[in-house]
Amino acid sequence: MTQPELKDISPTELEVLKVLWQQAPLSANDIVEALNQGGEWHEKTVKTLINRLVNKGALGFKKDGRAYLYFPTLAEHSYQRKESQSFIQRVFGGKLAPLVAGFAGSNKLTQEDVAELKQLIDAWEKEQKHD
Amino acid sequence: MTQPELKDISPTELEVLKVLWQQAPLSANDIVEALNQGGEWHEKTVKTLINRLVNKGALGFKKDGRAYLYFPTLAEHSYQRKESQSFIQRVFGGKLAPLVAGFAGSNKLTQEDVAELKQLIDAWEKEQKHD
DNA sequence: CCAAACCTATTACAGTTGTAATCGTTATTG
DNA sequence: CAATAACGATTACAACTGTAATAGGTTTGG
Repeated sequence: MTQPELKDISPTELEVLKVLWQQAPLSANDIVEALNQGGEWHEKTVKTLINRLVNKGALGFKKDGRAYLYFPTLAEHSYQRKESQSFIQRVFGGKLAPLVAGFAGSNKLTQEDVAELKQLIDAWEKEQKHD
Repeated sequence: MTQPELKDISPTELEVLKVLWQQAPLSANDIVEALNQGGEWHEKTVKTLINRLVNKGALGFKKDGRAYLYFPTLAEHSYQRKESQSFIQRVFGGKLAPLVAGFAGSNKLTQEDVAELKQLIDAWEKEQKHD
């Protein structure tokens, strides 16, 4: 039995989700405020996005008096995994390495990135061995 | 002076571009045919996509009698670089490693991927040294 | 208690996208 | 030559997006 098959989340909707992935549950106003540390978003716009996310099943809420407290229905990691896979599929025909190569080639790889990658590879190789 | 600032390319439009990245220039019919090795696309639909890509500036064409021969105006690598960067920015706040970690964690990393990653890292480190 | 403030829900509206059909023009075929 | 087929261009149309404004109901400040 698979999940209710969440509809696609648009880029602006994602910004709302990101806020709630950092902290939840939050009221609509909390979300508006969080988003307004930085780029400006009109309050009405944010509320529309919240509403759409609820309709798409990406947010749930509990009543708190007259207002609602919203929370995500999916974990950030799940979202990231699914999006990564579909992105890599769409743009790179499913191959991961060319993406990393692109970063390397355009000087977007930092020392830190490389260190982390090495660590991931080590972990992966260890995993393979004792499996 | 930056480029004419190409509009966004939709997922279905991308399928058309991919065909032309493999071989160009091609007639509309060649493209239709290429796309119909596999998933089915209605001829009219494909022609619409081609037209939109031309309007977006992502395709150019030369006349060949009554028909046109189309070709991409941007290289696949450029497209991939730009999309990767915006994807990683949007979904991972700009950090590459977590994407790779996600692949590793969900058993999507193949032996081959890892071999390629190691090679990329080696190359990167060599590059750093003699710079 | 009544008006003002505040919630969420509903409505708006143009641009994009997926998916085609139709139009106008040129080429082709009988 | 006349009917038809084949092209690209234009038009269609609903769903999704970005960006809000309005409506309807409740709370609260005076």
